[in-house]
Amino acid sequence: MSETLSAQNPVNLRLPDGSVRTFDGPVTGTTLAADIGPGLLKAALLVKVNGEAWDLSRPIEGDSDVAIITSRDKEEALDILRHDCAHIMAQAVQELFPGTQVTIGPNIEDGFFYDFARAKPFTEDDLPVIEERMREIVKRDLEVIREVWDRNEAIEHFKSIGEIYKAEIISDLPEGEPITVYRQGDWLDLCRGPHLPSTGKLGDAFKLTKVAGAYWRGDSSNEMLTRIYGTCWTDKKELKAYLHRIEEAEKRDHRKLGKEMDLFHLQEEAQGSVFWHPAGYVMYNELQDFIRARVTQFGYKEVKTPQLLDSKFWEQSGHWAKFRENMFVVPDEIPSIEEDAPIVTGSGKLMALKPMNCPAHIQIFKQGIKSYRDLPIRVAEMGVVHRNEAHGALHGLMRVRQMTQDDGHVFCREDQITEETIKFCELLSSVYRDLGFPDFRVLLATRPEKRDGTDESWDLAEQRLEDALKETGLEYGFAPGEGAFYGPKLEFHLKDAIGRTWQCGTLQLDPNMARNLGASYVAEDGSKQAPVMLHRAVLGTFERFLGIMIEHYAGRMPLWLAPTQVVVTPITSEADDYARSVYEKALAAGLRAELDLRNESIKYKVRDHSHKKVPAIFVVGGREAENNTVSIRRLGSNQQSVVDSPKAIEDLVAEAAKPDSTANA
RNA sequence: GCCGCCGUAGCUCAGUGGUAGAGCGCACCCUUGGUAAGGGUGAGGCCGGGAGUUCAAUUCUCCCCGGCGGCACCA
Repeated sequence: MSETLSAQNPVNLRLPDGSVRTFDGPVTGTTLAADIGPGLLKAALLVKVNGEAWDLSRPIEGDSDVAIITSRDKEEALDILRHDCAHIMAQAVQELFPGTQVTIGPNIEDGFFYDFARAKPFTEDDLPVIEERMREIVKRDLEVIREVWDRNEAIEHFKSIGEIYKAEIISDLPEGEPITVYRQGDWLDLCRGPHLPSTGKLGDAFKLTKVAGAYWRGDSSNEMLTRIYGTCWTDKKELKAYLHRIEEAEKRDHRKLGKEMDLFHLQEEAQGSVFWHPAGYVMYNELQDFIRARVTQFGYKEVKTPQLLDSKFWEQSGHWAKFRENMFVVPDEIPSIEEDAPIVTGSGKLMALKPMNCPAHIQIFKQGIKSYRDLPIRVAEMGVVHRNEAHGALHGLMRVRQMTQDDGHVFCREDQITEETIKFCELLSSVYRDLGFPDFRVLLATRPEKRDGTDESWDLAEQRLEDALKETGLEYGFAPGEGAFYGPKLEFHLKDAIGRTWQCGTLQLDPNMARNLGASYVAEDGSKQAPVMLHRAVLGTFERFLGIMIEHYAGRMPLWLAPTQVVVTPITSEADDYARSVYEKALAAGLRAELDLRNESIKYKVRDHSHKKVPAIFVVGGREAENNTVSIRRLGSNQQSVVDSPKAIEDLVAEAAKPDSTANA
């Protein structure tokens, strides 16, 4: 199967165990594997040559460090299996649906996708058919052959067979880059590789999962392609485990739990705005109390500002020009009720529901004269903002149109930026730690293409933020070009139960807005200076953060956040009075307690409250009444423990304290 | 906003060109049961909205609205 090569200089290949094998001339990975042993030859998927993944059929021409990769080398194996799976899917699609063009098909976490151009998009119903054809192609065990093509010939070839997207991709590759094409049977695709030696090596641990629309090159002004997602593993057991994982993740979807636990609902008459139910609002308020205390501790003063503001503020802030389509605009006028008299009263001005709090905070800053000695001034607000989001973007609590930010603005001097950024990172880290998210990702979002300010000012701003990040010791990455038009930002990302990441916390450095809205302070030399603003939020919004927390804890909230902390319930009605007395003591101790006197079996009541995710159930019967004890059943355990009732309450009260890692830090 | 799918009882879902069904939940009755469903009876639906085809539409077609999965956008 590998090429026969004429003997030239000897080639020495060093294996991972340090041993060296010498060949007369260039040698392929296949030959090397065969030389080592038939078992390895059978298991071999690709070869790593000096750390680079190569096809087994590609001749190794000089002395190298090599390693034969098999399915036991998970990471490398999954990479190549998934990529081959995408290719085999593309072949299946083109066999079944002639005229469909291929575009790109990369690996993603847990699988792969391939984008196709086809007049009639695929539907879920097509997936089993495509999958069946894929299995057939695997069975054909087609040899996969790597070919290096001339760039122009490649472009011509793909154009001639109607693959305009592929031709476009090649045209965009830098000159001089080798154009490699992989052929399996009579199907071929442009690809960097490497690939499996034959389709049969793929195995059967794959599944097509969903179809979706996706824009060509991720640009919404381009045409929409049809994307098929799949997952692929080294064996069936892993595939099954993955599918099970997805199923489990879906069970903790906050929209599902929100319904089951009676936390909130959404309805179309207030699309994208949350109706918080009593249970959900307990969580909301507890979280708000928590962040309010923490923010105060870090030197912020809380304010409350108007919802409706004159459009002139938004013009000055730049939002009118850049954010207008996302704003709810409200004319200040009252149309007449009478049909034939369209008289309008009011100022006729345009108002807008605030999509951000910054201009309002600047108004507070502007009251009175500020000295450089007053800075930094840290303003916080549980700011209710409205944004008219694209309808397709709305998603439970994660993406809404009315949201409450734990917003804040730091007005400071330029020389205070780094210090204030460090302080914010400390605040945010303490909050995330206390809320159960010690691991989060920080990205430094740098200058976008369209931006205000000079390159020098951006150099400085980005440097200040990066200096701060270095100082904090947080690990960070970059999001090139993702900064706001006015300045760079830090993005803090959390991952949800099904692997999607959400940006929550943010810090945005803004040297301009305060000036644009006429804010200034008196500097040491008596001159008027505009303060720098740091727009920042720790949780981001209460809506999204609670959505993430519900999923993170699968509804089993820590005691301090649980809507109902304990249910007291008797086994028979004979213990009703005792149950009531325990319940009243729990209430008096400050616990969110409920009393369940329903005439139902204890089994039923335990099941019911467990479903509702109540963290603790105090079951009481004759024995408990006699000894002044309770039988405690904690959520997630099928064990009970009998404890003196005052102690049981005391323990829960202690456990229900808000977390505070800053207290003894 | 774009592509695809979906919309039947409070919830989860069957189903049919002749105006509907299950389980859970709910109400009432029986049951007093030691830790994830004790039993019975009953109420509850303009089958998302509008138009069209048809003798007849919840069912077929079109439009709208909403939900879901992605894309784009974003906290």
